[in-house]
Amino acid sequence: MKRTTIKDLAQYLSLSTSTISRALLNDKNIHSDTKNRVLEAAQKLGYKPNVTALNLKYGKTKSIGFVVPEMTTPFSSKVLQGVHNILYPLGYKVIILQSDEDPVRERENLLLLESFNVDGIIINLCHETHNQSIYEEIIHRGTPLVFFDRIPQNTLDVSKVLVDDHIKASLMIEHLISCGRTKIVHLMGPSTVRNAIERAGGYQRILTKHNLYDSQLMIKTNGVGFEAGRIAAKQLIDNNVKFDSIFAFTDTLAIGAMNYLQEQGIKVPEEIAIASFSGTEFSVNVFPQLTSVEQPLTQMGESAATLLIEKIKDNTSASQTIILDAKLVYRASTLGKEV
Amino acid sequence: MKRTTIKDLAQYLSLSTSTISRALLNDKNIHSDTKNRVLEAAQKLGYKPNVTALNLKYGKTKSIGFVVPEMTTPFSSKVLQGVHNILYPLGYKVIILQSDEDPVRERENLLLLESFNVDGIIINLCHETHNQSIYEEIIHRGTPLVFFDRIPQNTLDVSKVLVDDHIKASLMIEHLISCGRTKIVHLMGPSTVRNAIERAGGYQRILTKHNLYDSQLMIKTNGVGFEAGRIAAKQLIDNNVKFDSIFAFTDTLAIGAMNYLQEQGIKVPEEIAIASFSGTEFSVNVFPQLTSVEQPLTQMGESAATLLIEKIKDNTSASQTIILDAKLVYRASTLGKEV
DNA sequence: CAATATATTGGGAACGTTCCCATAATGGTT
DNA sequence: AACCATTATGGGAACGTTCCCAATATATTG
Repeated sequence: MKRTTIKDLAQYLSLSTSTISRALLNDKNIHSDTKNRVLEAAQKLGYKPNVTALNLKYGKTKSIGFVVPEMTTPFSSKVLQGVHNILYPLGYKVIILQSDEDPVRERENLLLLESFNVDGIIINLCHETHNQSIYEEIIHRGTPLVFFDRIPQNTLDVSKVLVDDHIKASLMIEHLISCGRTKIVHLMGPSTVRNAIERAGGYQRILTKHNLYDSQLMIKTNGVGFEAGRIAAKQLIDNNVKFDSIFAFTDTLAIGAMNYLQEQGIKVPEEIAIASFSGTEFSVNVFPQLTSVEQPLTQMGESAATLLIEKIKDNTSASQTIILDAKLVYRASTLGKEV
Repeated sequence: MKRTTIKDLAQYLSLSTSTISRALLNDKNIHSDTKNRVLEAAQKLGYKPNVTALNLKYGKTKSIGFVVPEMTTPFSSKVLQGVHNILYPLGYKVIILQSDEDPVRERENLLLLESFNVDGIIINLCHETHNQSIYEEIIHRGTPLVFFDRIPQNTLDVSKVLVDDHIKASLMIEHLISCGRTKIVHLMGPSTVRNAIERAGGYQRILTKHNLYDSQLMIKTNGVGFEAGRIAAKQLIDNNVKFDSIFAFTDTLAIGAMNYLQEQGIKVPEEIAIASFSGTEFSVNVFPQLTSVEQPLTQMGESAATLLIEKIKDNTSASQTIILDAKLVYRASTLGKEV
């Protein structure tokens, strides 16, 4: 049961550990016969290097943390996929922690990762300002931090990857207007994160431009999941608010609202059109399919991982911001049957 | 930037590393004054134990692997939540790998985890027989393996946690029949996994009992995701098969099929009733809400983690099988509006 | 043939910790 | 006063590697 070590090989072959090490590392200062003998014995005894020992030696853990508000919708999963694409080939382990949209848990998660000695952290924050000081401390203590999607205030010098929320939200509102909608509700994301503000800003700007803005239609939801969308829709109906379309911060919000409306016998999109930000397979796996801003989530993860690797290699390297392009895709939830 | 070590503390306080270690570990053989001085200095210099060194010392990595067919639906996420609940408080890290329903990738993932030196592995397999020999090898080399949901053949002596698939599938078919359905389609899971066989067995048994079984209605899908469900539904329609209800292996299959049917203008449940296995929030976040076998997924993760910890503590401990109870919940997709 | 270059190997420190063993100092007992 | 038990501390090996620095053996050069 005990693992074979270099020492075992050394004893088995009557060689020193140095020589074994050289053979295994393809060092040039070794006789090819010896090398072959060693490799053969390693094979035979099932030698596998002890990564823990190497980690100690090199002062790295070859692991990184991935902190997200939630892991139960495909959003984070798709980003994670991208992170894996980059990091697994490099031998990194990824440790995932969920904050449940709670800054206190986020803080605990970060500290836990620090205690795990991770080489770096990729994070989608859940509250822009609350943990600002922790981010700074962690970076100061030497663990690089890379943000994606929801990014912190500009005062923090970190690498980050995001999409142009303001523009894409604006374009989506233009689309709804071009579909003849005039009473557009916005189910807003948490006002403590920057891209919620950005998207709401785009919404407000375009509606104001068209002289259609009505502050009553800007809804602060209580979360970003299905349930929050459902509740928001219910309140709109219960309060007898007149509206003909919804633009939601996330696909989950949109779907929650859409399901509630349909349960009330309201036709989508005939009576209410629905659009949102997405990038997950949710947008095409609901009825009707959802018009959405398709964010390149996997690519987002790949970019974040690449930026993190740069920082891990050289902690003093300049921070970068990558802005990815997102595509608007028009589907049945705004266009109706003709699609 | 360099981390404070015990040696630094020793030098700072003119004490030996042994004494520092004792102070930090609350050893009884130490003067309380000394202990306080050490703790104070540790605080001041920001000492944090180096887990890598400890791992090397104790021959453990305090990390476990979590291998699942996919991570983009909430199924695995919910199980993972349970795993986290048990393992994080114990200081374990969880490393997640996705097999994409591909036994070859599953194999690679397992070997990768072994090279990471994980203390144990929790796995939901994607092909019952293909990797059998690898499971055996890994266990033989000393890494405990715990299975959940999809479990391997009985010849393998491992701990596992599952639900009673046959019974619950049977009950669900009884429900559909009691709703007046007689032409019940089964969207079957991959025939290479045992619980797909079990659920199909329950389906077949009850229908045969009621003299309603029609082999034409047993559909082998090409996967378990939304898309596979959609394709299966399309084929049924295209082939002009007559049916009045669907019982699906997973909620994703059911939802994919349901969406396609609705896009074709078919009413659910009036024309086609739909039911499936679930346990995720999908069942209540679609329109109409889905009648389903609600598997206790978080609990499944907790049980699997608990079993794994037992094996990690004592690799010779007896393997256990935990069968969890799943509840049938009847919703609009079979009952209709009256709910 | 001596001198030097080259090839191959071994010894042992280092990474940060724990823990066994020795040592020193103190206090109490006869 | 001599002894032993107790308390507090230090020294150093060990976990599995790598890699620097010898040490040896062989080959090459003038």
